[in-house]
Amino acid sequence: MRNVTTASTVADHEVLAAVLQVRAGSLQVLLWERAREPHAHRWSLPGGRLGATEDVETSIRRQLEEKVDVRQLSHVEQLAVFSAPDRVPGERVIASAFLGLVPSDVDPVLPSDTAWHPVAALPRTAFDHESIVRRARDRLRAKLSYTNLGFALAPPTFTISALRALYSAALGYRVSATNLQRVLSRRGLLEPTGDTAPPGRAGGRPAALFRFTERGIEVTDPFAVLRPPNQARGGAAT
Amino acid sequence: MRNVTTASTVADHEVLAAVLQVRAGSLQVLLWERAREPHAHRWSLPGGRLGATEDVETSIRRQLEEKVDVRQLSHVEQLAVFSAPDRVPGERVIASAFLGLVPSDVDPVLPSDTAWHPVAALPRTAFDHESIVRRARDRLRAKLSYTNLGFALAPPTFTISALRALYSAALGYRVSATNLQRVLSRRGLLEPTGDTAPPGRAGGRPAALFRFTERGIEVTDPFAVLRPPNQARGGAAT
DNA sequence: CCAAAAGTGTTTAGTTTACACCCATGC
DNA sequence: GCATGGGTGTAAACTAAACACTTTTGG
Repeated sequence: MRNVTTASTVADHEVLAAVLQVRAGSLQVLLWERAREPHAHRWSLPGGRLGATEDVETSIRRQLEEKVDVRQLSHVEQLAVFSAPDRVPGERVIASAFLGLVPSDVDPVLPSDTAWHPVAALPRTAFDHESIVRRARDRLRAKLSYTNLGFALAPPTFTISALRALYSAALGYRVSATNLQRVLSRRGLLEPTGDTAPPGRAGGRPAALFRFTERGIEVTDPFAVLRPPNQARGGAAT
Repeated sequence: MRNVTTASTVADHEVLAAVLQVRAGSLQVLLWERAREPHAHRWSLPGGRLGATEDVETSIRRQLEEKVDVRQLSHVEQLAVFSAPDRVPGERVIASAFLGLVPSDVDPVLPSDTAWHPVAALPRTAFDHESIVRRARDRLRAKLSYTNLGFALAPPTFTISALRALYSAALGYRVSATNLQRVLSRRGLLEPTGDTAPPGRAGGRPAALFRFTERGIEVTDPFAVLRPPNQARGGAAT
């Protein structure tokens, strides 16, 4: 049964990342412009060939070092494998696609061929990279709702209205600052630093500064329904 | 830091599936016993080498035909890439792992080296296959809560108490038939067939038969929180 | 008539949205 | 004082869990 009739495939494997950040009020993705064929002058996701001694996550982190300091990457996770035989011209290349997130307060120095582009208005992209970007955006939107992933978009400390702007940009619709604060506070994700931010020129009450209590991703709303009986909100049973 | 052998890695690529089914009241996974080294006599996930002309999903469906008739597979989805350089001995092999589901009413004819095993009491497994099974189980549990994925575990028609048993086995804790029916009905996932199932020897009211209204997976509870304003439960904005 | 199983009614609890209102600051 | 933005109080809507009770069958 191990006798696969099709010739055993030995394929190149690349890793690609859709690195997302909220910049200038919109969700943007890091792309580089291809200089050479195929797909010259189209925009492409950063990444490259998988090395012989590394797994895919190690590889994408290594390769992103050229673009974004690894310490600036607040979150990295696998999205999916893209494996259509003709997804790139020439020799077959299978891609492991990742979502990467960068907090809104960092502004990495970029190579000259690299730039941020709004996810809602992508330039002409190479290969299947546009669908990878959409997948990354959708994954981010979903996880903002049921995990603490907001920490990966936000600076170390922030006001609620700044956080509201980040969530609004990522989700694509207005989020109420009032309710955002309550939902995140109820779940124990936010804590006040005790400091306040000075008001703008127009005045206004100084905003309290907050931080996320956890720095790593956690599922905060595990069972919307069908949760185990007689428990407030337990994790999955063994 | 750039000393990684970036000699473009050409690696074998395999596809593996954790095929799950509720059998005899427990969630079970389809495994085959390895006859040869490495890891002889350990139990392994079905799958094999990716073919040259197919993508990973086509490949896993093709390879599962040997074990389970494809028409009996009610759902297939990607889990993740497993790519640790030493995950299998010898030449490097990268694996794309899948979750497969089989309705509880089918009982495929299996090769002699293949058998179902309870996910909660796995035999000694080969390579990293145990962690793939756990990933599959966790994915199923999560999606039972916020999608209509129950359709993939259930026969074409079923009683509520039979459905309750399926959900209980998959989730690992008691689910109330009353609330299960209400949750699924409210979401419009269930419809009565009009028929009833005869009661057992001990009597009792005959149970009404139901079916799922949709046969493909759909997200039914897209935003637990942070949903768009002024909408009952809209999908994500563009 | 009683036991058994299925299904419904209703209460209770919890969560989130919406919105009115109060607070603190600059000018 | 008043405009401006920040933050809280509170009501309303919605959802689901828990549980008592009714329905329908076999013996």
